[in-house]
Amino acid sequence: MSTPELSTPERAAASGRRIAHPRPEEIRLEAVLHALADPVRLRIARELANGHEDMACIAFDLPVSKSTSTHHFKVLREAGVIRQHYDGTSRMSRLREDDLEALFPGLLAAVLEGARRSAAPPDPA
Amino acid sequence: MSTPELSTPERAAASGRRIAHPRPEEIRLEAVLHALADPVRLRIARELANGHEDMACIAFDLPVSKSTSTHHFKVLREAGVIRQHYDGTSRMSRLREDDLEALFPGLLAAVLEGARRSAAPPDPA
DNA sequence: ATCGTAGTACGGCGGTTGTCAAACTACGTC
DNA sequence: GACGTAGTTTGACAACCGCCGTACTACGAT
Repeated sequence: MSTPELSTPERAAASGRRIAHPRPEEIRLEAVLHALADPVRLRIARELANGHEDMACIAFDLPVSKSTSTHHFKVLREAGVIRQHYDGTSRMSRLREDDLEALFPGLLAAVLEGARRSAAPPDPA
Repeated sequence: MSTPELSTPERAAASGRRIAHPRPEEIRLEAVLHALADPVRLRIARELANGHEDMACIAFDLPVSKSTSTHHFKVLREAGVIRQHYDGTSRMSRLREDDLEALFPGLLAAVLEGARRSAAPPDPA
């Protein structure tokens, strides 16, 4: 095995690929709203909220190309909506729920709930 | 006579200038977020929330030209964020708080509170 | 070392956005 | 009716956005 007892996220984080995130005080409300105003990005946020802790980009099955996908994740990250870190060749994403809650209480929850309602078509029995 | 004893707001509303608004079920979350993602429009929403019931466009003292101002009000109205009606030559605007609350509970409040915090300078003792 | 995988970076394309000035319209008043 | 006021409309322009394909990089496995 090329991976000894070091298989924690720190290994990947320590190697070549560092990812820049805005500090909480750098997160601007307009940027967050703009990031979430796009259907694809809103969908990403929704899946991150619904789903598991961390998700690789590939797990999303988005209706856009690979490079467009990268672009959307970048917008979300630079707006401060998500946090990303590498795990092997996969870039894992997670919502920055705590940071956003501290800055804009209730905002993320309201957006996600609103998205759930809008997107939820007929939910019959 | 084209204008009899009718001098109530209904007269203005009934005369030549009709304004189209989206019905509640036509209001889309992405459009609302996009509308509020612009600094000028967010400021308009903030002043409408802070302020009086209805406000004329001219009461805002925005850092843009007249026609740009018209444009921003139009975006807000078409997104379903504000409702407008004529009163004489003034176009009065009001937040559609109830409609938005019904569609996206807590969203408008969270955005406005977030905007208040962001814009609020240091809050010293 | 080579190859496959996951994702980034670059460059381009077309549509949208924010901005303005200028011309126009509707209303109230003199 | 003439004038001022409040706002709209049109047309233009630069900037930005979302989208793509291609070329590239980093990591893991064979």
